[in-house]
Amino acid sequence: MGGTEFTSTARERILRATEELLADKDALAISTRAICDRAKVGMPEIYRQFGDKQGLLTAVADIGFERFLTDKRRNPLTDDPVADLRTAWDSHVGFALRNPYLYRLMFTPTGEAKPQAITEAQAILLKAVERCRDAGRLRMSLELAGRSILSANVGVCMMALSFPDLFGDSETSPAVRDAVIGKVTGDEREDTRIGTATVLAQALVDTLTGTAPTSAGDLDRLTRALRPPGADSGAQPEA
Amino acid sequence: MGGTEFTSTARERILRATEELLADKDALAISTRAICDRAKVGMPEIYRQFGDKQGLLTAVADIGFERFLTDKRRNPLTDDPVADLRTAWDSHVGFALRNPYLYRLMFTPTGEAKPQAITEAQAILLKAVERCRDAGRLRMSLELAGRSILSANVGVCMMALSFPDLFGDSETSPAVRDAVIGKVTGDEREDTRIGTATVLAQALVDTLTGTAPTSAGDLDRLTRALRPPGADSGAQPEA
DNA sequence: CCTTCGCCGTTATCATCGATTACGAACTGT
DNA sequence: ACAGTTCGTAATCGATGATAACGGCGAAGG
Repeated sequence: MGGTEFTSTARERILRATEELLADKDALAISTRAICDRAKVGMPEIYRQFGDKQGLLTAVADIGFERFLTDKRRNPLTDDPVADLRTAWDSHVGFALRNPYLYRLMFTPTGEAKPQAITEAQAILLKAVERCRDAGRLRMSLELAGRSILSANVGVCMMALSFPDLFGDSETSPAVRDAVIGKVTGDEREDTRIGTATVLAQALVDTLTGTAPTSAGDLDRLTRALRPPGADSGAQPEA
Repeated sequence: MGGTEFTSTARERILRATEELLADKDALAISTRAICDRAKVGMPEIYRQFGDKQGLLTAVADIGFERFLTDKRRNPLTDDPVADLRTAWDSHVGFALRNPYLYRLMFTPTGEAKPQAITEAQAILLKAVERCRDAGRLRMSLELAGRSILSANVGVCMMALSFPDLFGDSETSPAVRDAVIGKVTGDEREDTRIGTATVLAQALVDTLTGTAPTSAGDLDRLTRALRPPGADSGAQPEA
């Protein structure tokens, strides 16, 4: 009798029935009678438990957020917080594609019914962003970073769900992901090149002024590291 | 029936009535009877003209896309295609905030009713992207760039509309905008810094090897230009 | 053991909505 | 003037969200 007995309470059955029906059709296309039929309850039970249909749907949306968050928590944390941010993005997209109608119910609430759990989702995301900040890889405030990432992430998912033939490809999501996360955390490759250039410049200045001479081998190595990644083949913008 | 005479035909009145009602409440919260009442037509007229309610809503969504595109066309084209891309983004956000319910009807279609005008919107966007490519400011394919920008743009708008208290701020949109457009077209500021560093390094190398000596003043100026933008004072918007 | 109260399920019912049919009036082309 | 089309009106149907009324069943209390 510890936590959950063999609970098949009416409330749970209604929620589960709604979730199952939500796997096939949109929330607004589900009738309360179909829910009651599948849940083996009478119609007034819905209104005794949730007030009205909106209450039921928001409850289902909140449960969806719980699944969403447990999915995200399953991702192991590595020592690269930026990479963790990317996997969190991909996990988000995967959830949306796997549960299209539930996702739309969660992120496009109708009327005044707004699920509370979205703040929790944002809190989880902010934790990941905070780890980036602690690693010195953040270029803006925590809140702005979190809002930017989540907005773009939802946008990619909504377009893929609403217009699968136009936006259902597998390129857009990584492109937007790398764009936003790169902007938020700073593009490592660019930073590396700039840092290398700065180091080289300082070394050369020091050598010139006679403060701290640098070997020709080190200078050559730094100069080589400064070249753009794809410099050997295709055309490149001149400096 | 080819041209539009002055007389307000029944179809026109229905469309206008729906648009007006759409200014106050969501599309699904509008009853066909309310539409007919306002349009001064009988109920069968809707079904004679549009087949069913979905057809009417799709027609309204298409009209919304027309307004959306004329809004965008109003933006004058400058000689900076990347800046035009940014103003197009802001125009998009402005339209969404001014017509929240119409915007949701346009970009989150219910069921199988998908407005086809979104391809026109994407075509307009692709034109702007194409101008960036012609200016040598594109880092990916046209289609991917267009999908990335539109997805992120819609995401920012949807979150601002669905959760105004959490995402209704005025910082997120420019942040995501600059992130995505910067990634698509190449961040000019970063390129400038890298270019400056490269020029500086080359100048120093030339000075060292005695090929082409550089004055100490030029070296100092280049070194100063290499520092990160937000190093001394707070971040400032680029001119 | 019986009573009473509260919880839960069942049935019936209401109001509204999307959608359709039937019918009549007005307009048009010949 | 007449026939055919178009369009407006009223009535209606099936489904849906939401409630009310009633009845049984178990738990608290005497």
